[in-house]
Amino acid sequence: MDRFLSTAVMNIDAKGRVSVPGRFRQVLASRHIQELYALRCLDMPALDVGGPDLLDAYEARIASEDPFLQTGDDMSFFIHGDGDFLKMDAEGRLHVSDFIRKHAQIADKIAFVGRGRHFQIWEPERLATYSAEVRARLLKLRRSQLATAAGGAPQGEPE
Amino acid sequence: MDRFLSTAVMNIDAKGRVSVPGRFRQVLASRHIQELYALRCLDMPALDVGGPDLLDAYEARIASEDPFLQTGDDMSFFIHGDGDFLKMDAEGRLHVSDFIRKHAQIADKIAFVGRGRHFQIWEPERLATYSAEVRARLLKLRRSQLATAAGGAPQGEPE
DNA sequence: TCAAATCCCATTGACGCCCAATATTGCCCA
DNA sequence: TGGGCAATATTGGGCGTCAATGGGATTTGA
Repeated sequence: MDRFLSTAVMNIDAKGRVSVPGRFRQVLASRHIQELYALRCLDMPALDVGGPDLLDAYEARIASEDPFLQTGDDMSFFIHGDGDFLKMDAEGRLHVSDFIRKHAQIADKIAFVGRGRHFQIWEPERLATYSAEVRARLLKLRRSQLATAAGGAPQGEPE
Repeated sequence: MDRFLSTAVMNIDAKGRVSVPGRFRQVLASRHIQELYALRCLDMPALDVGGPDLLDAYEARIASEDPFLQTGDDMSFFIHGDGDFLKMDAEGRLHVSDFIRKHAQIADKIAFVGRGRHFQIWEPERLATYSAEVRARLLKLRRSQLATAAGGAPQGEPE
């Protein structure tokens, strides 16, 4: 078992900490991930969390861009500036920084969502909303494949 | 961890000093950077800050310009003439000079933004604005690539 | 001589580190 | 199949250390 699977909701304690689910910690161990990095998703109120390889993939991509053009700079700005380093304590908990709270609009609960090689952090309600939206889009897409692709549904920001 | 990562906002005290975030100071130490230089960004109200290697990067940028054109000379003038040397005190604070205040339009707060090999200094509000712009550009880029890659193009979601 | 820069020390509060209590899970055996 | 037990996950909180900050004292330089 070396993939992040399933969803777990954990509570944030009085000191602003959450335990990373045991299952996920096992995956981290089997993948030899010791440092955790969080990146804000571009178009969702969520954060991607993973090991150094998460950053490396982006940096490799940046390296392929012309360093003097806007795109490469934008990417660097996003990855380095909008990223954060998470440190787990001995019990496998991590501190929920304002950086995370603000982007995911988290109050006192956190949903950990497995995404295979990495996982995501969500505010549980928003995750449910987003999940419903995804399902609706897929259903609609499937139906429209039969008829003509007419009107795409506008994607409202989850709230 | 030897890369500048994440963003931190620090207050300027009554004497015009700011503490460089501890994380960043650790990176400076691990990179053996003892002298800090601040250079005005060409196209943003921000300053690039880093060690001597930052100067090298700018030199490379200038060298890539056509020596017969005015641009390279202008850039050299702009960068070298108005660059600044920053000195940290024993507590890891540095003085926010008028040079910095004017270019970044800083009043009483400073955002330190990690950029991998160096970091930037921003006025927090302006950083937020610019950050939103960058994310919009990246989102657009990603969607256009998706559409291109898909060839037949399932209808892209409107922005 | 005055103002600004620098050095130094004190205070405060956040964070990391540690240990303990409790809940949950999985396993073994009758 | 059900109960009991052991291992592990989750949670709570104490405490020391260090980063962040404030401000006084001293030096520098115009």
